Amino acid sequence: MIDHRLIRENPGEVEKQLQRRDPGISLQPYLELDHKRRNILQEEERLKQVRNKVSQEIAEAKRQGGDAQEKILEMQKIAGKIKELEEERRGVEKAWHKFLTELPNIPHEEVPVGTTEEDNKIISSWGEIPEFSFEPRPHWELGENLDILDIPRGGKVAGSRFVFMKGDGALLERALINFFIDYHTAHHGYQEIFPPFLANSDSMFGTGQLPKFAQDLFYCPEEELYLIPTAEVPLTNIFREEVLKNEDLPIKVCGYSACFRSEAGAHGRDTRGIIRQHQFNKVELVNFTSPKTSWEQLEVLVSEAEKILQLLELPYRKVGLCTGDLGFASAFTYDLEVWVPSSGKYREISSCTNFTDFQARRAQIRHRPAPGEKAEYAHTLNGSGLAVGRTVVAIMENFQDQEGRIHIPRVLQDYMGGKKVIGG
RNA sequence: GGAGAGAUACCCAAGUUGGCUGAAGGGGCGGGUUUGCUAAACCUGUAGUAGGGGGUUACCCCUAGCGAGGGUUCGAAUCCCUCUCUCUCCGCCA
Repeated sequence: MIDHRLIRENPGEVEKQLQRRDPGISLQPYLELDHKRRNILQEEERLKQVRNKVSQEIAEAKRQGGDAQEKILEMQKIAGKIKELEEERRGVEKAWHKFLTELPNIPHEEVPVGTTEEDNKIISSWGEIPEFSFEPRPHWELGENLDILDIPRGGKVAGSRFVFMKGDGALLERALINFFIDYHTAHHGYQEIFPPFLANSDSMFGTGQLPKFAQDLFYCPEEELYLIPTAEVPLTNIFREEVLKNEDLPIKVCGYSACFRSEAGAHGRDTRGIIRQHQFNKVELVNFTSPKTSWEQLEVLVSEAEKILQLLELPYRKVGLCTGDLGFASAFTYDLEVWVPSSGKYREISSCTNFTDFQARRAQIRHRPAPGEKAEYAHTLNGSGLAVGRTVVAIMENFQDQEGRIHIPRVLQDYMGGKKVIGG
């Protein structure tokens, strides 16, 4: 959420920045609502001041055994007027708040203007794209032949975009989760968290999924709980409505979760294989920093995710998202894209974002810069470290051999009971 | 799921015949006095916040706020309704 005072003081500049995302954004309706809201508020508060004063006078008169009937009658009128103003203000405020909560974050000045992923800026590449001396197979074929992926039965039991992983496939999935968490806790200073996989609407609002993106979430109406689309939601909301101790910053937490996404609007995209599922596994990294250090911390964060890809020996590239591809809450996002032979291109496997104070303001996550000073909003960042299902895809396809076997990266072999090859 | 108890400031905790209580009293923390230092004693300060207005940008004023949201009333921590959470007992259960 953008600071509403920033908008009031600098509407032209804020609008200009937001129009880099979408030229159609106009703050005019918002400014009108804000103006209206303040007018009503001022009159309402003036009347409340009168009410408070006269109520005291009534109390005093009664205490002395006097009659206050006249004043009470007068106050009945004032009370009615206050009620009317309150009602009117509530209506205006609702629209005002809705507008404010549906405005995206202001993109960082270095985010390139663009409309699609074609406009993203390629920053660096790592590793060699594999040259196969044979016709490489897509992961769904490899998985079926090796009996480690069962997509048809996923469809039977749950529906399309669900999968069973079997045998060494299931083991690989589990090995990756353990490797990711072990590495981030041992080498990058993260505290491991195992979060709830369902979250309430306050939490979903805090990280920015609600109110605007409800259609992307799975929801349990009876309990009023949402299935989390990423561990970012519970991990960030750990400190919702709290003031963090400055000496504890940066706070770095990482956690595994299953992620649930309805993929509304993705019909027909990535229908083969397991690139795009309703349920997938991910290890998420979340940082809480002071506003002064969040941009340095983003560089650290993305390097932590890159390190995992390097250890797995997977070829990838780092891109800076353009304004059109930038998430709603993001001020700046690096995507890490891994080479996927069956797609013939790099595919997103990690997204590392600085949300500045956008989520912190929604979730009321603050820190006190120094003792006695006013608490201010912290900055939140997160990054995938990494998406597990897509890592499985990348390993299967990049490390396949002519016989359709999968060679396990060295760092994972201990996690696979010493296994070096699947299908060997 | 059934029955009961509770939620007041950083913590503990009074306050429910509605009205100088925006909140007694402790503890903690900040400042001070006595003191060679520490301890102790004594004095003193201590809502944070959100919203709005003013401003000489030092600050000042107002409104809200006693778990949350509604309601009754001239006036609500106090009365009524709904919800959330915590604790105890029973039931069920990985």
